Parts: sequence; structure tokens; C-alpha cells
Amino acid sequence: MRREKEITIYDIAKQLDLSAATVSRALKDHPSINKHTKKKIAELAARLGYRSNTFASNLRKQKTNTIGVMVHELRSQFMTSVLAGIEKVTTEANYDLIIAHSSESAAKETANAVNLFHKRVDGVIASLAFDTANLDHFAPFEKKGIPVIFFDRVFEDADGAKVIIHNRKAGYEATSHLIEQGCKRIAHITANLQRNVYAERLKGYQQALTEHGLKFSEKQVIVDDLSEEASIRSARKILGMRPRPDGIFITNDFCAAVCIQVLKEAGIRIPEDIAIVGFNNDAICKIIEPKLSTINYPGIEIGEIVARNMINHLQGHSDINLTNTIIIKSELIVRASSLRKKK
Amino acid sequence: MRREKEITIYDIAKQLDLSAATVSRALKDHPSINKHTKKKIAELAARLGYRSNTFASNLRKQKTNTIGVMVHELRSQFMTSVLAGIEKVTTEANYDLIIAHSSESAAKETANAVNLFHKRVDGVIASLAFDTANLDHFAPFEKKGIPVIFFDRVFEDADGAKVIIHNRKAGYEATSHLIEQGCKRIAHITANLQRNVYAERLKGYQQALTEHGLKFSEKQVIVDDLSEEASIRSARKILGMRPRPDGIFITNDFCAAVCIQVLKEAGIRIPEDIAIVGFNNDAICKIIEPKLSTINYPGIEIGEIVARNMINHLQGHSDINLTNTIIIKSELIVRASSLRKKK
DNA sequence: TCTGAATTTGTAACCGATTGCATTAAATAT
DNA sequence: ATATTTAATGCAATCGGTTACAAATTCAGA
Repeated sequence: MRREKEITIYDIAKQLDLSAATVSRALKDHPSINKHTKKKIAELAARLGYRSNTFASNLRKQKTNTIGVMVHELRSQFMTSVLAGIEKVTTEANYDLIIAHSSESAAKETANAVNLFHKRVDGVIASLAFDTANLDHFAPFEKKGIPVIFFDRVFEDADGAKVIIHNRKAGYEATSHLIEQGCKRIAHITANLQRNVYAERLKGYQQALTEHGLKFSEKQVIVDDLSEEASIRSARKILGMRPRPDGIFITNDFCAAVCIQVLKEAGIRIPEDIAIVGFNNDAICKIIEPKLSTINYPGIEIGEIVARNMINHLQGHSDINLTNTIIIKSELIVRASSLRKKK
Repeated sequence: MRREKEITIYDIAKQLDLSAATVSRALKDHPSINKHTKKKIAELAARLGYRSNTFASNLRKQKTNTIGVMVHELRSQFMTSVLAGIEKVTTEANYDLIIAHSSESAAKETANAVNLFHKRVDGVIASLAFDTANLDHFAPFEKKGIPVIFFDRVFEDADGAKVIIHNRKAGYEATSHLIEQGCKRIAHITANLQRNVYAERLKGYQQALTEHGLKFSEKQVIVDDLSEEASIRSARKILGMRPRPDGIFITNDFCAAVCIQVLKEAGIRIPEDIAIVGFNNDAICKIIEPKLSTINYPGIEIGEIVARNMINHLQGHSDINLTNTIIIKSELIVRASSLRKKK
């Protein structure tokens, strides 16, 4: 269990009777180094098991090649897809990732920001926590010129680059679909309306109702968090409504799945008595019975696009300060939970 | 967007007319520095927005304070729970995490190992990919004395520390439970038997059958991967078996959920015609209908224990080379999918 | 053969924190 | 007053790679 000595460019230089500078350049494929020399160096490096010391390099270059990712949770399919997309792009570009999650707490989000700042990430990709009220904790990054790109949960009116879907349109489509299926009293289950995603989906819901001549009532909107307990509470509220809704647009698939269960246990038929549309297109959609109609929220694409923009900015190919908002396509997927009419 | 100059200990030293050494020690709360001096330094550091340069520190200390985590996937609840557990412990101990996932490919796993090795992680926590056939790619870590701890998917016979559950016992309990519920022809759906988790669960299944006087037949064991498509294939095979099984022990909850769907669509009643037990205790267990009996595989605990052992080893409080295997408790959770008899 | 340009390599100063080994100052003992 | 501890601080080398600039070598052209 004795540790082998670590090989450095100096060891290689000495063995080949060259300078460390030449070795350093050769390993970086610097154009001014002779091909033959490069080859010799590369071979010896491989033979000795040389590994470059990132710290020495970072210290000198004043760059970390690391991107911080701040997310509000890690457990949904959507988020793991986003991370997969980000990882794919950043790995190719040879950047490291530090993933920090806030567990939906603004306080923890602030702590994470401080941490990433101290870790000197080159850039930050973030989706806000449930109760984040302002962007003050991102100010240090801005001060130092460290790029920040938001996705999913963002402040739409704030400056700064963001990658989102058209939540209002998605809400509009989900609701319109329910109306087309013959629903007359459509409820909406959602979460903290401070978060753009929920506020916008609500707007879309409202707009669809109004445009189709249905009345919007605040009583038909249930706001809670999206935990299992909250979902049960929400479903019970639906059951207690008089007249009872005949359609629900629920802003999250897991919540929708739990609601479906509670409603079914109460003897409600889905979609005949109540038609339901969820949001995200989680794997759960195809497991729950009936299968859940939903809005496809393409996590991988979002991750890839966010990451690509970050990398391009860091490498000077483009400037995110010129871009403000990138909107990704999303679309309604109709399954059994909302399908009343056969075409 | 002009970058502010970065503050170093030299800046602080100059302003207070001290040496950098004193500042360095003071910030580390070194005992030989005067309390009053420490306070002055801490205050000025805070006021100037000083942030320690990790690279300089790592370079000098020859440590990275980083632990590499190699997982075979990221999307299951089990794995995100494990990661949450690891993260909790490592964050407290002020270690960073690099998460690398193999997407179930041995080749990618090897590449990840090389990468982590070059990144000079202080330790590695790993769960093996689907088709990993040997541990050669971990040899460089061993050579350099870098600790590796395995969890979940391990080579049980290999040297090295590991944290696992008693898979055989779990398989035994799941199967025994089905037998107690009156099942006579119990099938088993599982995955690559090179992986200890599946091989051991199979052994437990066999043992339970034998001990209860039921015959074991290879025809009743279906081996495939655990994707959605494979799950559908497996369920169809079950449907084609004559005589048809009246109980199935499935080594994964998601796969079990898909099977239940296919079986139900074919008119099979669960649990009356076929009783089912899954594995992992995913959230999906409570969504699928009927709710899924399963083995609770406590991800968070496993993550915490693996990480705790790693940290203790790295800090010299204990030596993982003395420990070989740590076994975590797991238990059967009975739900509707296997419950035929009322107690 | 000589000169200027092109190619290749070397020198040495960083980057910022850490730490073994002094050194100095203050406190205590003789 | 002098010797001996004890406490507090400083000096300077070190970690390993990078890079501006200088130097050496080679080559083409006159």
C-alpha cells in the first residue's frame, strides 16, 4: 500500500534532457513544438503514467474548468434528464460539474451559491428553489463576471440568460384540450405562484377558460406544494367541491398520479367523471391507470441547450449577455386520463 | 462587467503589516496565533471578500478533498437516495463530490475511472455497471493507496470494502412470503446474474422454494435487462408459461410495475391470479394498482454509511482495509399486490 | 557565404497557500 | 540581573504547470 511517486513534467523533461516548458507545451499540442519531440514526450508520459496536476494548472491559469449546477431537487425524471443533458455537453467540452441542490429551500440555495462562489466555478446554471424571493445571492457572480444561466424556475422579468418552455402556452393547451373533451368545470392544482412556471401555467389556464367562454374562479385553483401529502389534500379538496369539477389540470405528474388514486378510491371514474392532464411526461404517466395525459417537458434538450450556451460563452464563441431568453418547444401528449371522445 | 481583483492572503498581510504565514495560520485557526490577531485578520478577510484559493491549497497539500462517485445510473429513486446520503455526509466533512455515471456500460465505467484518477480524487465510491467483468480499472487507485468502497453492485468475493444488503436473505423473504400467501408456482424476473445483487436474490429465491418443498426450475427464471421493453417481454413470457405462475418475485419495482400493467391488460387479476413482489421500495410502489409489495432497500442509509466510512478512513479515524463487508438491514414491505390472505 | 526569417527550445517569473525552521518578544524562574 | 521557557510571528522553500520573452538553431534566398 506504499504510494508511488507522482510523475511531473520535470521528471519527463529530465529523462529526455528537455525543459519543463517544452514538455508542458508538447502535452498541450502547442504548434511550435517539433512533431518528433511531441511524440517522444507523449510516449514517455504514457509509459510513466504521468497525470497532469489540475491544481497547478488551475492555479496558474486562474480558471477551474468547472461549472456549478444549482437545482431545487434531484429526484424527478425531469431534473435527472436535464442533468444528463448538461453532463453530456460539458463532458465533451472537458468541463467538470459541481451539482448543488437546495431541497427547495431558499436558505440552502443561498448557501450553495456561496459555496460555488468559493469553489470558483467558471459559470453557474440554476433553477430556483420553491421559496426563493430574489436573486441577491447571485450578485457576487455578476460582480466577478461569472456567467449565470437560469432554466425552468426563473424570474422571467429579471435580466440574465434563461432557458425555459412557454409555460403559458402549455397551460393554455392543456386546458383547451380538457375543454375540447367536453369539460365544463375545470380545476387547477398547482404550487407556489411566485415561481414563474406555476404562475404562467395558471395564466394559460385562465386564458383558455376565458377564450372558450368558461368562467374563471379562484375557488377552482388549489395551491399547495407538490408532495405526496399535499397531493392527497388537494384531491380531497376536489372531492369536496360543489359542483364537482369534471376536469383538472395538474401542474405535476407525480401529484396527478396521487390525485388519480385518491379520486379512484372515492369512486370517481377517470376520465368519464373527471378528466385529468398532468405536466412533465414522467415515466409514471405510463404506469398509472388510466395512463396520464401530460405536457412533454423535454429535460435532456433543455440541459443540452443550457450547457451549450454556457460553454460557448465561456469559450468566447458567443455572449449570453446578448441573449435573454431561449424558449424550448413543449407539447401536449394525450393519453387515456383525458380522452373522452374517440376520434 | 469588469472583474474585481481577487484578494489573497498577501493583500491581507500587507494591510495589517503581518506576514502571509501568519494570515494563513490565522485563517486556519492555528493555535499559535494570538487571538486578537486572528480576529483582526478574520474581520479584514470578511470585509475584503477574501476567498481562499483551493488550487493553491490543494497543490501544496497534495490533497483534493474530493471523492469520486461511480454509479451505473442516476434515474432511480434508490440511486438518488444513495447520492443524497453520500452528499449529506461528505458536505458536512467539507469534501467535494464528482459524480460519474456509466449508463450501465463497462467501457464507460473504465473511462470514468481513468478520469477520476486523473482528477486525483482522494477516494472512490462505486457501484458496478451491468456488464463489468472485472476490477482491473480500479487497480490504479489501489496502487496509489486511494481507497475504494463499493456498494450495491459489487464483487462479493473480491477484496476491498463494500456496503451491501443481504440480498439472498431478501430474496428468501420475498419468495417465502409468496409461498405463505399460497403461491405454488413462483416465477422470478431478474437481470444479469453476473451481478451479485441478482445472483444472490436468485439464490434466496431458490432456497425458499426448496425449503418449502417446491421445485425449482430454470424455466421459471427470466433474465433480461430491466428496461421498459424488457419488462414487457418478460411479462409476455409469463403469460405464455404453462402452467401459468401464480406468483412472481421481480427484482426491480419499475419492472414489476410494467409487468403488472401488461398482466392486467391480459385479464390477469393481481394478486388473486398472480401475486407479485418487487424490489427497492420506489415511489412507484404506491402509485401502481394494486400497490406493490417490495423489499425496502434503504438508499439514504447506504449512502450515509458508505460516505461515513470513506471520510473516517481519509481522516485516519479508521481503516477500511480492516473492514471488509458492511451489511445493511432491509425488510419486506407487504402491500396489496401480494396479499391474498387477510390476517 | 552571409543575412533575415522561421522554427524550436529554454529561462525564469509567476499563480497563492502551506509549513519546517528560525527569530523575536514577553513571561517566568533562578 | 541573568537564564530559561513560552508565545507569537516571520522567512523562505515548496507544490507543478504555464507563458512572456529570450536564445539558439535551421533554412531560404541573395
